[in-house]
Amino acid sequence: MSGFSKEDYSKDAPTLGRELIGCFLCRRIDNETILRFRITETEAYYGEEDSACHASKGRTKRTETLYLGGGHAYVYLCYGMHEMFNIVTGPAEHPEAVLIRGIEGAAGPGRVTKKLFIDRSLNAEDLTTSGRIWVERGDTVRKIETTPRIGIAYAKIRDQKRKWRFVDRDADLIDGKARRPKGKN
DNA sequence: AAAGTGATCATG
DNA sequence: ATGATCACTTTG
Repeated sequence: MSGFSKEDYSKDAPTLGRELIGCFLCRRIDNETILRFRITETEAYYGEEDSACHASKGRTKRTETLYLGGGHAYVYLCYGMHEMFNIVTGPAEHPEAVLIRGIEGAAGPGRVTKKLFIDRSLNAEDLTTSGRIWVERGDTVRKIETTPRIGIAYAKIRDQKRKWRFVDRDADLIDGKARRPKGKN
């Protein structure tokens, strides 16, 4: 198997956000079932200096897992109903993470977790040793589009402008719907 | 366009 | 204790 190692996860979030496109997010449901989906969209959140990052206001009960170091899962509830799945990256004590926003067959971070049965019980899980959730390497050659991140109007303009969202341009159809309705490439 | 939903964090 | 805010999704 080609699971991601501690060393892989020690890279910074923007780097890993890009590398994770095309890799496989894997989830063991029970003894007979492993779900395995290609990652199509990610976003990077980088440290207390990034005003879009949850850790921008420092250590709190929620952001504690962001300080655990690369390779841990960071799962939290958004808008009272959507579980968000992130992969912590970088060295311990430096809070960075990559949000998984899309997998094949599910566009949107809330749909990703629903499809893979991910919830907060997986928060702080170690992806390098877990039998419940992990990442495997995928195809290397991919066209990757980079854009600003979504839903961070509260952040400083400087950080809103960072192109830390990564999208697999070959994954055009998600749930039968075109993701680029304007049709411009 | 706007509701729906509840944890979280800052304020008192 | 209270209130604002929110890495979203669905429905009209």
